Amino acid sequence: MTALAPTEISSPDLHVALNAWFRREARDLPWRRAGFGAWGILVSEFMLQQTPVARVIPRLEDWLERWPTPDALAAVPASEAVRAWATLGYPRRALWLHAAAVQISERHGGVVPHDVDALLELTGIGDYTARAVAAFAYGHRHPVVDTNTRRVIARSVAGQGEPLPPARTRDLEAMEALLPRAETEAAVFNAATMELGAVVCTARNPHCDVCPIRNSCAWRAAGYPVYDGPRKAVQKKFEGSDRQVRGLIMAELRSTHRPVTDAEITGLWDDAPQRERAIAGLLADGLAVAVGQRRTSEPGRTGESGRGYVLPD
DNA sequence: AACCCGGGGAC
DNA sequence: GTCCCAGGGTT
Repeated sequence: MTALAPTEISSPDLHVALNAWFRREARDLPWRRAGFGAWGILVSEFMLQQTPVARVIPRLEDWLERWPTPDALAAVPASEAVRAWATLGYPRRALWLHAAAVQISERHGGVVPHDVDALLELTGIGDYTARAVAAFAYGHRHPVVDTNTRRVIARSVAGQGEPLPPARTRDLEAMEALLPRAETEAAVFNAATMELGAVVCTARNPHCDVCPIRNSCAWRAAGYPVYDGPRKAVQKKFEGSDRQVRGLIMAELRSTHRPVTDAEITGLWDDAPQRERAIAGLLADGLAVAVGQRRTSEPGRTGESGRGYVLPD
């Protein structure tokens, strides 16, 4: 056997300083409380996919009070999940979380799986969320890589101001190389790296003066070189976008239990082709269901309360 | 790999 | 106005 694994050569005990800092200064977030539970952590991870912590916390607490277990959520229609999701954004996540609850209820006896592969089988759970649940809910040793992790590694290890575009295998291997052996320390290190990226090693205006690992930071050692790699595409403007139209229609669907009519949707947005794209997209995603249509008349629904669109059952 | 998908807040 | 946010699914 070789005397030293590459990880021990390239990054001597980054986790020691980072974990000590985390244990001392980590934010007191709901999902970090002792005994929060795997279901709560899974729900938090769904909500945290592209929605900031501060906006998630109140929705999460309401959600878990109402549906304290996967079985509880699985027992209600998806429409209730979509309403409770409110304006967290990307409402497909509410649909996927509901679907995951049904799958957990049916396939796993109502217990959130421990296994990364089993977690990956659940709707709406990808590489990040599967490992986050396995590590944070069950303490298993897996590399957990989110946008913060990638930025912290890019700077502290690679010496670059920003990470390259996400690349699953490379990113997981980079984190694996830094991960301490012991399960508990590994789970803390995953959380600590994310925490550092969230509060110190931020995308804009990082607080390097208070960074717990600045003495071993490759970016600092290199003199904080400006990033010169490929730039992220400029994101499309939200104002006037198809996404805004979808959002307006979803808000209308959430606001009532009766079908939203075409006339009402027309009143939400002037551009007809955009309205039609939005409706078609919502139908394709399963976020809206057409009811009372003449051609596809369902005996149970036709004539019930008019034509239009409702949230899915 | 590129694109789509909300909404809000910091700068 | 621009950028960012504990990403994932589809093509």
